[in-house]
Amino acid sequence: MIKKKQEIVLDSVPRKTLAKEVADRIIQLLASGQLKPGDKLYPETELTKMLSVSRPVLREAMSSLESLGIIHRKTRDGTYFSEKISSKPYTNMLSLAGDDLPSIIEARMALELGMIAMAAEKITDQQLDELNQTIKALSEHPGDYSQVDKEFHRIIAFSVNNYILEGMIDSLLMAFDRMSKNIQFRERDVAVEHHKAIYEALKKRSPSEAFAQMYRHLDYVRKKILKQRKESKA
Amino acid sequence: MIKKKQEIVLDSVPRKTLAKEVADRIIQLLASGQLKPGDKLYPETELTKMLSVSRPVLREAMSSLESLGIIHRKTRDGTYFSEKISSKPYTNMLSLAGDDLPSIIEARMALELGMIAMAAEKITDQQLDELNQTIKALSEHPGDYSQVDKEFHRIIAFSVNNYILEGMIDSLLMAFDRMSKNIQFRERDVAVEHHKAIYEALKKRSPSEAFAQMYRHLDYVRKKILKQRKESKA
DNA sequence: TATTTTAAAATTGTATGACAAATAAAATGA
DNA sequence: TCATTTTATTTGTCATACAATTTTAAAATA
Repeated sequence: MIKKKQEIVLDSVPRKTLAKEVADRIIQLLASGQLKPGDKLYPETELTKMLSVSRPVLREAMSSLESLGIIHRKTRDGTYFSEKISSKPYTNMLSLAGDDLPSIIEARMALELGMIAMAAEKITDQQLDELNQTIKALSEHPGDYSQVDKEFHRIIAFSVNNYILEGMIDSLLMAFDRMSKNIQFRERDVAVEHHKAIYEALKKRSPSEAFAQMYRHLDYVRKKILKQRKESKA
Repeated sequence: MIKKKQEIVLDSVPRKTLAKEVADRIIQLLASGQLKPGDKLYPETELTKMLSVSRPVLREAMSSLESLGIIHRKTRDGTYFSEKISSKPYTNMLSLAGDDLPSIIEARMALELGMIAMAAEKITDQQLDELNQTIKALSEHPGDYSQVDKEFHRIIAFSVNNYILEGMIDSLLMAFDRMSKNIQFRERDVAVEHHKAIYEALKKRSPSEAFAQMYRHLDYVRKKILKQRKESKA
């Protein structure tokens, strides 16, 4: 653990490029409250004067901040601070994970398991209704039900109403979709039963029970996918 | 939910700057396996020729990738792909959260609750020993025990051995430390008891029990912090 | 030949200047 | 006053140059 911290320090101390410095300053504008989310920044030419740096350096910093989702730039209009944390950086990072499906499944599972505990505390009656509707749609609609399935999980995730977690789960669900879209699910009855049990636990507002039911569900899904993947590889 | 997807599409489609395009290409080098983590990239002058872009544009892309932790640059040496996903981008993103301690606590709680379920499946005997040592240290050492407490949580988090989750929890724990360092904990006995219960559940390799014990612990911590914060604000 | 010294090349970091394109604002003409 | 034209603004992009330092190559010397 301590080593890990050292690594970070040793990596960040010697590298104090101007661009990095500028990025920090601009973040400071936000952190110090001088500018607020959604505000328009000063144009590049002014910022270069204010910070005494060249425009390429400033633009390197801006580019970094944009890739982190902290700002977004509109051509021939200006630069704005983002309203909320986006899932963009997480998505970019996950591209590094490449085809590591097991790690993505595990991360998704962990995140959903934690979030459902929070959801059990906070979910609204209306969101419970929406959940119930997806279950009905799941049992009644014919053909591919993957969209309805995703909706179920998204409703739960967003019922937590935490933008930090939203950014994390959003990127993971997208990566999961992308990588598992060719995997077939054909056990509608199992899915319906699992979703119903999760729904009932949420209705009771019981974190532990909701966790248990979600664990049962995701553990089942996980094993199924990894098994199918193994078979298709062999 | 559907709206959310629209937003992302509408935001990313019109903006296809060269720098962004270049960044994607370089990520592709990694994703396609042409280059591996730790490999040295081609020098900037060569990349500009290969991609037919100017150096400032290339450097904007590089700057983005570096802030995402995908590459790191060494002055007068070269640019290298990172060995592993770092928590850097998450940390920068959390600066947007500002002083929103409740959201950070909630996110940390969710993540730890999910991760301990995974930890119960995967933790090694040696890591269990390490956990036990922190409990001993916690009960015996005098004075401030916050460092030992953090170590306990970190061992569990890293026992999951999932680099995606590591990046997420690392940034959250750092943000949490930063914001709660002036909050005093003075209930050592409670902490020891909670940690022991968590340890025992992990030893049994029981995800549900580990979850339950961690929930009890973090729920206690959360309420305590938020209460203290409320009082100090009043 | 071996060693030391010197020079050259390589590489990232930074600055300057310029132009394109499109929108918004200002000026001009009827 | 209204419509048209011009100008200014602002991001996106390119080309070039120089600084600083490390590595490499060459050359000179013992």
